[in-house]
Amino acid sequence: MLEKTFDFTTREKEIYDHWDDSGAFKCGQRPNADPFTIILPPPNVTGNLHIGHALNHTLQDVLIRWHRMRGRDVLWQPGMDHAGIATQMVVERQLDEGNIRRHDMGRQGFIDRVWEWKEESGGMIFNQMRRLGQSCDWSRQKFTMDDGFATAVLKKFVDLYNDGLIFRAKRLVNWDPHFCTAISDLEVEQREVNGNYWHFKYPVGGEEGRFLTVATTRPETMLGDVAVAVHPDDDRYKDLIGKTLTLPLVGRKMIVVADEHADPEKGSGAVKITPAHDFDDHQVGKRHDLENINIFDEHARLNDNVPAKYRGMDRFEARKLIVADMDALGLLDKVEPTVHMVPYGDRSGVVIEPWLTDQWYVDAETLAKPAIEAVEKGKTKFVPKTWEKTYFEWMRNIEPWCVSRQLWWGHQIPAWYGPDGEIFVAENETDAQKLADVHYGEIKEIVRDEDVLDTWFSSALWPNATLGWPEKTPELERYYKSDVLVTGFDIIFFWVARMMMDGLYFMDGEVPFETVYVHALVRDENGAKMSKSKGNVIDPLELADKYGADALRITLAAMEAQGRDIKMSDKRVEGYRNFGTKLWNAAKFCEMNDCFSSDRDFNPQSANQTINKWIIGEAEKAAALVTKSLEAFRYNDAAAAVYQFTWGTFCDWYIELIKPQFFDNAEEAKETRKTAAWVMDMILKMLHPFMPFVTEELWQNSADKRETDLILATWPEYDANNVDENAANEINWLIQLISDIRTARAEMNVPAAAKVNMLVSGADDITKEALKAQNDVLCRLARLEDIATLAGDPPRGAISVVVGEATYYLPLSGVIDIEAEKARLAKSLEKLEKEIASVAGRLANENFVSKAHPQVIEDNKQGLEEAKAKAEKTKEALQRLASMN
RNA sequence: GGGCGGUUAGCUCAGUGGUAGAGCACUACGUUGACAUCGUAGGGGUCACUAGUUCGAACCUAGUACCGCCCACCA
Repeated sequence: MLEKTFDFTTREKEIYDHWDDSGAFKCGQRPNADPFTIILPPPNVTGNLHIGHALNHTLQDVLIRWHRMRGRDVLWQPGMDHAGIATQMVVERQLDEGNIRRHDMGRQGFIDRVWEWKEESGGMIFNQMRRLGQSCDWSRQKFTMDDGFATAVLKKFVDLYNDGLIFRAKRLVNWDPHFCTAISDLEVEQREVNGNYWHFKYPVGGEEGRFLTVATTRPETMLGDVAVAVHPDDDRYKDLIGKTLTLPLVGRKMIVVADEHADPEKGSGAVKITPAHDFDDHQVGKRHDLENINIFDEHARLNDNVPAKYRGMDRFEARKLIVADMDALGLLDKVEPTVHMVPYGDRSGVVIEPWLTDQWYVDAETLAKPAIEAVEKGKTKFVPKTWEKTYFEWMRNIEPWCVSRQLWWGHQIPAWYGPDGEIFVAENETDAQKLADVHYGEIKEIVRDEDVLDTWFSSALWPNATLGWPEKTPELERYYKSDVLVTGFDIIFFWVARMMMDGLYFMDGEVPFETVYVHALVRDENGAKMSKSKGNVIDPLELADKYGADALRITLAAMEAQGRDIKMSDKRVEGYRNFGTKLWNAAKFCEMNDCFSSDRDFNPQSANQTINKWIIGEAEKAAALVTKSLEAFRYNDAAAAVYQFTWGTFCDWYIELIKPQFFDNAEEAKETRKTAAWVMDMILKMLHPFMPFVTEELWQNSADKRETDLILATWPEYDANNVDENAANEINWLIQLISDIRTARAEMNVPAAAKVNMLVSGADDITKEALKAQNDVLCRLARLEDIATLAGDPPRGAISVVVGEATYYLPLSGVIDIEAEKARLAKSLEKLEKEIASVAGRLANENFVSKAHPQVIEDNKQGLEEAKAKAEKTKEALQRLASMN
């Protein structure tokens, strides 16, 4: 016996464990089947499941479960990312609490500590994923710091280096003074900030009292100024070009250079040049062979290259002091408030400093070329397609990628330096030493680069390294490339683009995935981005606790329409929880009426009754729609199709229509029991990818024995032989008639409990047959006492309903309000006449008739005829009422 | 500055050329032996605006307004 409701709190876990124990998630069990692969975007080892994960994972699991049921050899490859900065941050914070400093532990000690942390607290997210029913192949779980991964990363670095695609260079980088590491362009976040233009006056050499005014948003960088640039065509300053200026506070002599970088329209038209601390100025400096004067240390405090007074100061403290000092000298022309963009580190949240350092770079431009071409040629497709533009835009303007990080947690760069700084890159120290020996002709000590690689350098290998690359494993052979990558747009650049580059470079030009499905971002119910600081974070696990994982899953899928963000709210989940309850109750109905023990080998084509033929056909159509929608990644359509069929068709109509058979325990109920059981199975199957738990539970409980669990059951592929259009026509007519009678009754305030007689007039033979066949259900659902053919005039005080060619009279024992009935019919007539006028007008339009699709014209003609007939009948009914006065 | 997306019922959103839809909310009524986490019925929309293309436009084109996101080295 099914309980009153599904006890998801205890059953979800049991069902999940059952699947897991049975090995249902494991790949490789169908060696003759086509593989279907999805690689899970590896969550950070520090990660906790947020609603974005819940969406991302659910969309993948829907595809995975669906293809598993379609018979594919499914691999959903899970794993975690070591997340360099994020993880180092977490562990350092823990150490802080114990008053331990990272540097006191030493590098190896710290790394050991991180591994310890990983073993204890890492990967909590996987347990959370299990709770939501995600069916990854956990036996193949990977980590980007695994030994195998390390091998892959080393090979990648060495190969790219040897091919000239990785190089070391001294350049301006985005320096994070909090973490004391370089970061890539992508990790810099431009924020709008209220600031000032400080206008400084620089004295012109040899011309007492003459000044050149420059404006800056960063006064502290003036200590590193080496020049002022003016536009070569700017008449105001032409005579100053080549002249000398004195840098106040420092006393350095600087020159005025002509450079098109200076915009005459902006500020004073003269711009100070700080080549060591500004990306633009650096270019200007290169053009004019200017000195780079670095004024900051790694914490962005002023260093010894500035006057003693400022040394050791924080950059923002120095800013205040410098402004004050300039003001005191009378060299502060004015201060002008402005709003401008300031670069911040996305992890640290501190202002990024352009800083001149030696770093490792990947020649992304070269790697991007084939990756662009692959998408242009359609070898990889983005869905929705519009994201291809975003991808192209970035890839075509890509800059060298800084991949070295001054951190401890990560893959250490496999580069060694000789005593003179000569670089030796190899997969291990022995090989590097050999290179050095050859180079020097004698044995000299080499020292390994201290830095580690950007986390994305390794995660870019996720599609192939998880399968064993660079080894030529059978898994790599079988499951690479993957079929679909499901991801949010926020990591197209970070991750998708880089996997494309690596796949094409290292996998013989084979793309890592055929399709990239880019899904929505989940926002709160007001459309705001969720963040911890705003406190508007919706916890998916809380929702799962409250409404069940199934409800959360189908909500997310149903809200995933292409091309828009999702605004999440409890209300939506509640609605789908109700849907689960509805399904449960439908199953209970089946159980109570002995459908559960029915013959499961039922052949739907053996059904004789119209009602059964109809529901079988409708189930086929629904399944076809789900399949079609999923093939197009239209999750919302797929969820809506199964929801609508289950609730709106099966529950609202079919169950109601078959009740009389069951209650009378008629002979025909035998077939109907089998049909109901068959349709329930269809529902469970097509709903399973969305609501795996409750469907599996019902699957197990709705038959004496099942050959397989639902998770491995066969997906219903469309079978046209199961669709009977005649049956559909008859039941559609029946539904129309019942609905119209109900509406008329409600509008005429006929008490719901009142059973009335019905007299039929003008019915053709087909309708007469149908009326006879559907007599019982019609009476039941429309609350009719008896149905008879009208002989003679309709009785006084009857409501009339027109459906098709026939008119149906409901005589009420003299209590109807004739005026109200007249008004009701008049309203209906008015609507019909409006429609007739519109359609007739269209058909009278020569252009329409000559240019529209024949099918459209045919539909219009038919619609017109039907409307006319119905209007005629309605008019008759009205006249009859009028004559009664 | 460049690019992308949005504007449809009170709310959240589907709907990409053929008579405007769903869920929630709202109103009325609840007869029924799966279900009140429910049933039946109902009200509610110049599809942001303007101009085009078309026999026909929520949908295609151009523009306008407002909102959001991404990218960008401008002092």
